Amino acid sequence: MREFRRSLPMSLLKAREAVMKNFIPHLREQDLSPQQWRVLRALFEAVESGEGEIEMKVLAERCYLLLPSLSRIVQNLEKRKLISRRTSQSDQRCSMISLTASGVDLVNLMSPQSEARYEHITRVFGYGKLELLYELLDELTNKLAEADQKEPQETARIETPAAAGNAGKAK
Amino acid sequence: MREFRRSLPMSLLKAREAVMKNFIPHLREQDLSPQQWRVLRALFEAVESGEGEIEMKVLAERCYLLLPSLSRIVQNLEKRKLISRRTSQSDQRCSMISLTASGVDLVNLMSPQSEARYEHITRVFGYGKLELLYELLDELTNKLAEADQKEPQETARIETPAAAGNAGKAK
DNA sequence: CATAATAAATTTACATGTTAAGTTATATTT
DNA sequence: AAATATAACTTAACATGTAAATTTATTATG
Repeated sequence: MREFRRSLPMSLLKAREAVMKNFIPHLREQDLSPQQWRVLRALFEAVESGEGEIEMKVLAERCYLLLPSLSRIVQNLEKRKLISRRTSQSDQRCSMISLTASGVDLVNLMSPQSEARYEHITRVFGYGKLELLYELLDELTNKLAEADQKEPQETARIETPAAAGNAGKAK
Repeated sequence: MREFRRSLPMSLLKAREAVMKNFIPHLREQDLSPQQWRVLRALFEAVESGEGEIEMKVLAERCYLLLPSLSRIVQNLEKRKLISRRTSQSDQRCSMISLTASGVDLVNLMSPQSEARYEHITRVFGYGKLELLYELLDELTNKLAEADQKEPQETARIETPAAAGNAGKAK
């Protein structure tokens, strides 16, 4: 079997943690989790672009969070007056979320450190490599999404009788 | 500010989920979480190498899990008789963990699908790119670990009084 | 040897990840 | 229009991530 160290999910996880490691303490000083920060940043962009309010479903997509997680996060941030919500008039199922003035201030307070972290990473790793890494990650994500959509049972199908051949290992 | 989409942690997270997506259902069929699977695989390698037992701390490092998480996972897997533990004689603080026969059987049952998933990824993404990605991830992780060790306050240092500015809010 | 400092795990408390089930509102179908 | 199916969330239940506090055992110090 392939070596345990050669685990792509683990390599991605380690890289991710290395990247976030020295920024997280700054978030904690403001009692923010990385996920809460993602929500605030997404809402901040909505302010800047003039979009203003965002519904839960869209916010979840932009922050790459599942709705149940976002639901709890929004409740928490609303209690802290960092965001506000109202029910959409056109569709009363929808909550429209937006950043409060306090929320805007907090994002503005944290942004310099966020940018500094990126500058640090760019300096240490190299601009070209960072761009290359982004490209590879996007391509991997997109190609797998495509392939898994076409062949959702890919890994299972290989073990199927019809696929025969079977690399002589399964049995 | 940098665009929200250009978030390295989110790109890494998306890639990771894309990679694991079609393997997780196979794990769920056996009531295994990805983390439980990591633990079983690490213990399986210990069986194969003749190492046999592993203490919690080492197991945590190899699985890239924190001890509190591992502690709960081990309790769960022990109840299911997939692993066993005993107290080390040389140091009674240490638990020595090992895979049971059932555990070995389960790893052998799941391994073909795990391998198939890797073959799929290699086919879809390309062998060369996959190797390149591994290299970049390792280099990023290592360089950041080095740099953060030398300059643990890097991102903060920039906002230090000496650096003035301070956005006038901290106090 | 007694005490203090460490080390290995566990426990606690709270936030998040994740699937399934439940609510309420809108859209479809008959 | 009434019944049914969807859609947008929310809640529930359980596993994990994480920092801080605890427990128990070993090591270092006085």
